[in-house]
Amino acid sequence: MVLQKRLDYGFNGYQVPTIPRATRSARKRVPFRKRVEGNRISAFDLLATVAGTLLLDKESSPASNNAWNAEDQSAVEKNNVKEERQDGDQSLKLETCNVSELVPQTNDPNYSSRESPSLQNGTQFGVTSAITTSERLDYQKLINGKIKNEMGGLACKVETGPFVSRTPDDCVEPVSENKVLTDEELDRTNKASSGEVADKCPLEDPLVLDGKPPAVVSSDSSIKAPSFGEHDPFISFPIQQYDVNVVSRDDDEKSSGCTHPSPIREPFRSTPRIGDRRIRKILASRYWKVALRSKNATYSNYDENLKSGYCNRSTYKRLRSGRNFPFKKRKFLHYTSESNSDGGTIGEGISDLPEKNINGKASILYSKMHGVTGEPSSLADQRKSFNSRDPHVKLRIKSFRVPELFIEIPESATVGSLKRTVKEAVTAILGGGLCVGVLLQGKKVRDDNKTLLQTGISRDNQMDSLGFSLEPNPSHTSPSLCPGGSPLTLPHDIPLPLASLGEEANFLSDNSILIHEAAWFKCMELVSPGKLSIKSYFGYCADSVYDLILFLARYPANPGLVNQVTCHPSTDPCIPNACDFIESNNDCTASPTDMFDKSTTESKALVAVPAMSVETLAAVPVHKKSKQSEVAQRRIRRPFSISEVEALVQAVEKLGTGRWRDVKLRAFDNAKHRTYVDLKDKWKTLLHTARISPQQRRGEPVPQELLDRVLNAHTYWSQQQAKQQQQQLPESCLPHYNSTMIGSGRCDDDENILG
DNA sequence: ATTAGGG
DNA sequence: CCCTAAT
Repeated sequence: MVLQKRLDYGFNGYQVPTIPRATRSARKRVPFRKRVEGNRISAFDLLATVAGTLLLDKESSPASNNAWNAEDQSAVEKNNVKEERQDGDQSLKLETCNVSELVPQTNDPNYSSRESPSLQNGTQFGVTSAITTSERLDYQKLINGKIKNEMGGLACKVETGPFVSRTPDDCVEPVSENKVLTDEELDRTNKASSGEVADKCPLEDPLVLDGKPPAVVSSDSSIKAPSFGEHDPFISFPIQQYDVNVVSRDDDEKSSGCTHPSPIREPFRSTPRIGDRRIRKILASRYWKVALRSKNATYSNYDENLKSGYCNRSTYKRLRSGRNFPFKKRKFLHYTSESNSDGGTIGEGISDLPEKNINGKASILYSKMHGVTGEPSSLADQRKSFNSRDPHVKLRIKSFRVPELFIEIPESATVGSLKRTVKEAVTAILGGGLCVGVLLQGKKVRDDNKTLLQTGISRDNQMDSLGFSLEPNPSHTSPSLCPGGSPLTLPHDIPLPLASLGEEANFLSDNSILIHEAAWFKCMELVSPGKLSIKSYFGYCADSVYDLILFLARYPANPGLVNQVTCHPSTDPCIPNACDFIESNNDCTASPTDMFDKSTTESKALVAVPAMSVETLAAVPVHKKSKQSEVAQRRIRRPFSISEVEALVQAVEKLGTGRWRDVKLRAFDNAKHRTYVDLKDKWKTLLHTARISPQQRRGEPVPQELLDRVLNAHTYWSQQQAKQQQQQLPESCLPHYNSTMIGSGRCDDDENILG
């Protein structure tokens, strides 16, 4: 993974934290008991948890990936199951909206399970292929977002398949293909998939978790904020992404060549919860690793799965030809931003197009592009003969990813009004808020005046590297790296311009970059589109700008993401992690689940932390500390520099001890990460350091001169304090006690202190 | 929100 | 640097 923990603890025996922590100022000051009791953790902690997960994701070797992942996944699954059962909450959550639901028709009898030994054998079958066989009914229900248990059964079956298991014996027995699952069986399989079995069965297929959208949605507790529903007349629908995908249902992730995971498209997915999404992303890398093993990358996953499931190619071919596709030959011209899938199609003729999805709606945008000069070309013809060219470039783009939306609608609103609202929102975005970007070989084609021929889009060898993206209208959103969400179009072999990070992107002294937690939130898609006002930082940094970009690009939940990653080089070399806070200008309406304390609205993070997501994600880190996860994480350690000590000593000399707020304001007002508690603690430490012998001191040595001043200041102000108390309590204090205290001080240094 | 102090 | 209690 991209990010690395920057600093470790090791300070006075403090435990080395796996994740950093927000600064005190940004943390919610809630009574401890209340915090523990609440079924939530702070957004920072949640983020930290996720961050830790990602780190683990990186640090885990491929061989060991499955190990921890299986455990975590099992925990996650378990939580999911538990949540779904215990949670009768029917709150609404509209997280994903498939603008065009693309469903393959599989009427071909060849797709029966009987002829699908690979499925029964549990061979490398993803959800898609499984569905296209015997699970058609379930599939349909899945699409329609209906029945949870069936979903669970499906998901379970896929999960526990040998696809992720070396030996089928390790896993729970596959659910019979055509059998209607009973509740008991579902329960059993759910358990198996979630816990007992999962430990033995590494789950590699990220799609697995997608297999429970409808039920999950309805029972999604992420929206189940305390204030939600009964008290809050509004329901917020975070429509976070629109997986509007390109042609057919191939969930093909592999052929982009990118080694980084990306959001998986799920054509049949309805509305998974946030947590699932996150998990899916985590698992995406595994999925890829599997997928990348496929030899022939020109086929889609679907085909891959089919192929791998059959012993010989003839069988595969038969099945392939039997697919219920209206065209016989397909040349995949366009690859979506997310994947290589058959986004555009160069067919043999327009007659092939457009095809329709099962809803009977044209699911594609068919556009013809004309070459202006020279000889336009058609890929199909080009392959036949370079001499006779069709002057048209035929593209077929089935779907686009649409940026995040957020909708708020009264609880009393009708479904119809909800539909209209969503439609309006989508229409508004598609109407004016977006523009289309063209990517060729991962690079944006910015010159709109170039012809396709000039650009090379019409060339045969460029067809498979052409991509489109929906981008926010520049007038609405500041330029960002990955506006439309095109993670896979980022070529990992092409250096990306640093300008992608904007003017504020700077290196730290060690050539690393700090990632602001707001960006983390965005990256994780865990942030609710509310107002972010985060004044703290995380001590994670990317190894390089490129890594950072890649990382961010993989999570294009928010077009403005990159802009929220502001990195400031520390002005003090001793404070390598110093960075400013960033305030999001996200102006969306906050979700009811935004529950951070707004007494002070300024320095609080208003981030929704869905209870379900919290619980789910909390189980992700290595140590399954479902309970302990509520414990906040430590901040990153930031040793005081000499100059800071100097400033502290000077301020205390002037103001005295016990006025840490004033000290803060006077000397550390600009250091957002230094709270007055920190200063107080540092003074305490300094005092202790000054009193012990130099041999006992550790860390960066503090000049003796400063330590002397610390002692003197402490003595002086102790005397002052005593004097004041003596004055305020003239009779109650014993005279000899105060005189003793005064006598212990070196009053002759007082003038120096104050001077 | 601050301060003080133990951990 | 964390946590809590007391202001």
